[in-house]
Amino acid sequence: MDRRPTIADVAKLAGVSRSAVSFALNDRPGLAQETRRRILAAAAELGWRPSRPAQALSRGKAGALGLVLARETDLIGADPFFPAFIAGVESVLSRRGDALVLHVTDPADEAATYRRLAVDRRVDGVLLTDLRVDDRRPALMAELGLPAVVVGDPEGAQGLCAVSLDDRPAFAAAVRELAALGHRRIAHVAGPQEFRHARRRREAWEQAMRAAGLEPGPVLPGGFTAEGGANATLELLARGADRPTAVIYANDLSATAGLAVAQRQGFTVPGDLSVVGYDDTPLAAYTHPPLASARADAQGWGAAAARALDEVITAGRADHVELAPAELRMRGSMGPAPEAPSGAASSTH
Amino acid sequence: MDRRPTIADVAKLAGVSRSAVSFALNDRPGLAQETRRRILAAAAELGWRPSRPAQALSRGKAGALGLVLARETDLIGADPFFPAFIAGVESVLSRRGDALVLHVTDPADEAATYRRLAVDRRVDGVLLTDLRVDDRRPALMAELGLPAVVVGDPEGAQGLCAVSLDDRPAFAAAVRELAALGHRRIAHVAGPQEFRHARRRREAWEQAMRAAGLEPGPVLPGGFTAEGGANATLELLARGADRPTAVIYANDLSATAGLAVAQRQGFTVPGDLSVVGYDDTPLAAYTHPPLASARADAQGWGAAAARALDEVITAGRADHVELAPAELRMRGSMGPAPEAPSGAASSTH
DNA sequence: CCCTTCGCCTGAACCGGTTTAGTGCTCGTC
DNA sequence: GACGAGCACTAAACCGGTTCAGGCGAAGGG
Repeated sequence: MDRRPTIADVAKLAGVSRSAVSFALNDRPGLAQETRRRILAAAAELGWRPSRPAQALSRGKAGALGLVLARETDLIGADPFFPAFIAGVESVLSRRGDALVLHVTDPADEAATYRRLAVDRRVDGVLLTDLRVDDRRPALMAELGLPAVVVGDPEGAQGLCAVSLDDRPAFAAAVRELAALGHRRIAHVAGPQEFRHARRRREAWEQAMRAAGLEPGPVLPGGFTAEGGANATLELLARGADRPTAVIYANDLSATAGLAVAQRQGFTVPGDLSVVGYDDTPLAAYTHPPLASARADAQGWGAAAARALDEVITAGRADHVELAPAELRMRGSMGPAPEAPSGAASSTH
Repeated sequence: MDRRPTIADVAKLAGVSRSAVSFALNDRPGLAQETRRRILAAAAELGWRPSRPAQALSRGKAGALGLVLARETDLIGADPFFPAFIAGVESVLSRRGDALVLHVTDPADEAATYRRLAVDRRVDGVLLTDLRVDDRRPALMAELGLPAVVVGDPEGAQGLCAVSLDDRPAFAAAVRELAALGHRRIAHVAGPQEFRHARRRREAWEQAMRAAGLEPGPVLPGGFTAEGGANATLELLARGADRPTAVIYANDLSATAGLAVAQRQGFTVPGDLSVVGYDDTPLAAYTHPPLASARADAQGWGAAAARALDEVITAGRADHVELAPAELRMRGSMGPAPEAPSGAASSTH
């Protein structure tokens, strides 16, 4: 036999009907123990496993989840979140033999990609990440009748199930700690404000500043990129006596770049400037000085999102899930505020 | 009609048989222009697109490619290669409406994952990345009859089609440039030597050293990780007068960590030590000093790999593809060799 | 002893496409 | 005006599973 074995081959070998094989496979009642054993033995002997396309067709379920990444390639590449998140999703799916269908698209083609995913029936549901302010995807999912789960805070979920992980406590803690270290001018280099998480981080910083009795200092866009972080930092440091003594960045990529550019300008970290990031990339503990950052359990997030989406698919709905918040990791890039802000640092270089 | 439209609905609306619709969809000859137009109009009106599971079943093709990542989560997360590579794969697949099925697994489950992918008929072929020395996957693919393409050099491909991008010229160039800058002791912090690409990079460094008339200096394992890079660097710097004046790292992650730890030890870069990485991560241009590195077109690599795999699937075989080699980007972390190697640097800190 | 009940299994329809054999029609040709 | 060719299209089988309505025989009840 050169072709792959089918359910008919197994049935013939076990001396039963195709339906019996199907029953045994999906362990449904109505088969004698002995028969069931014989069928499974026959299946094992032939190395047979059901064809997923055939199963998908007859069950009306694709047995796959979809994930669409609509970021710029460079942004994804530098973000440790997705690989870990995907690994978490996988850990849940692979147990059931389901699969993850990944699409990387230009932001402009995002809606079309979701549409196709739905119309093609290639996936049973999708995970929505990087939710934007006024994101059209929840409405699109409703229109398409495509089960979906929002990976992020429930506020933007528009009725969809949300699986969230609060990043605000980490930002609040960073502000608190910096304030305790004597910092009064703590700037924020924010992510693109069209993203809800970027905006939420900015708000967390702002609230924590007020709570600490401080005037929220300057906010500059960092775009989640190295270039953005560097440029924002340059601008902040050029403010002379008014310059901040600490900067909280929206992510590690911009923070690391900011750290480097500050040093290039002759400032010491944390002597002249304290720096805090977010993501706790593998590199964070190994920069010079080590970068304070916040760690979120991306893998657990992925697993929880997959489970929630599964429930939405089978049960039609699921409750919001709130995971343990991100935790600040204090490292060498945070230090006491300088006594009196030295103007522009002497150009040691 | 609440259920999704099927080919039968389109046929009825257009007043033709289901086969006619199929013919029109796959634009095959044997339909009058007018009929074809009417059918396509009906399909558009109903918003119908063929169900991929049904197509997969009847065509005997899944319409999807598989990619298995068997790295440690942390390693993947820090590597800018995969997101870009995947984006490239996608750019080819999405044109045809095909999909990418991604599996992230523990290295221990790797073989089982490929087996399942093949037996489940969920994909038509797979991309093999991170080839190891004596990798069993090419043999496994042959056993499973699963079309595959090796993303890497042809030597380890064992008869499979290989799509490769030479990283050696970049390493050779780095050695040449450093030698021209007066460096004589150029160390290498290598990736895990079970990986063919890591080994190839080490060999490229070694050959270039000999070609430059230099004795290949010490090689230390860096594991492609930040921690490994930092540890290796510490060890190299502890060698007193014998310490290297330049280090070429197998990737940017270990290089960046090495750069940081050298500075923490009081060495200046590139004054006391020149540093070169590989990958040209988004951060490389924004470290302090900017990290010399090599850029490979990961996206183009993904696209080429996808095309090659496609050819293997349809034609049974494909020729090796050789892409433009990686290019060294010289940056501030490379500088002239120190006059006389200063012993241990004064601990400036 | 006959009739239900129940446990175990089968046959056939079905999922939504593709594909092949074949039908009916027109046209050109000798 | 019969015949073969060619065009436009259809009917039905097929892909490989799942599912549901029975069928059959043995056990249990009256």
